[in-house]
Amino acid sequence: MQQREVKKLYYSIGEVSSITGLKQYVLRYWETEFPHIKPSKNRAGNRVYKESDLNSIKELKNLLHNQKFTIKGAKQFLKNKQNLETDRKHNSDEKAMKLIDTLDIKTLKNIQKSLNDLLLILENPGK
Amino acid sequence: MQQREVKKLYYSIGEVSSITGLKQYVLRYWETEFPHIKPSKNRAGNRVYKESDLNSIKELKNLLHNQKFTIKGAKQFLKNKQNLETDRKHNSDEKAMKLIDTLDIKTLKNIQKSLNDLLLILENPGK
DNA sequence: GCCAGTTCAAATCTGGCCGTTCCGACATTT
DNA sequence: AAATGTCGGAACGGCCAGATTTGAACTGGC
Repeated sequence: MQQREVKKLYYSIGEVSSITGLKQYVLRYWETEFPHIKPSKNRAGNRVYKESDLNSIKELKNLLHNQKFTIKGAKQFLKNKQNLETDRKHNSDEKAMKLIDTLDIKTLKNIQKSLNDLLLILENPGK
Repeated sequence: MQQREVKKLYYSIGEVSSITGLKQYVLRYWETEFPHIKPSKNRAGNRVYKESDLNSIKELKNLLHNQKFTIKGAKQFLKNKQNLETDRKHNSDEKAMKLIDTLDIKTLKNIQKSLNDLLLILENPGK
């Protein structure tokens, strides 16, 4: 029964819209603001979203609608996140590596957890 | 020479304004949005800011102008921060204590450091 | 190969956030 | 009494982040 749900490989903008609850024009608008969200297009020019696109969109929705960053704030946040990731790949200084490893794996997990806790609270206002 | 600078005990709104670079009307406006910023008033009704008020304002300025939260986002963030702090005071579960201690001391220091690094970059665009 | 539904790009419109200005009044300092 | 700093409240404004509109092109099921 669970297995009947097959992970789709590709989604149309309408599907992404109903999955995420975001209007189609919002998806198109975010695309103009966040270059990293670039679904490919089929022959007809229609957007074709991969799973990874979907995840980027969900992350962005969280930043903008739950965390309530401005669009600029979300851009900063994502850029910083990306810097941390590429730093971790390329930085050969051991001490820094250790620090950033701590930050990335343990710290980010903790942050994520506490944010998720917060979101649970926020999403159930009357509880 | 350093010692000539005496930490003041109280500040007027004009002093807070020139220290923080925020206009007086912004300080008054934030006061209406963030109930935790409540300077006391002297007999004339003028605002009297303590060091702690100043720090709250600086933190808020960072959230709104550097991190680029919306005002709602900053409210959430501060509420969550406060919850974590009161949780830490009252929660007797050791495991949770340990987790939150890690989060608070080490993690927050790391976050703070990485944010400060980011701010340095952001505040020196051409470098 | 028809047609109802979906999607497209681009232009225009709108609501609300976040200040910003304006105002007359009062206190304190010179 | 003139100058400076502050007060609160209301009105104003720019801009951001969607939201709507338009008209054409395309799709997928029958």
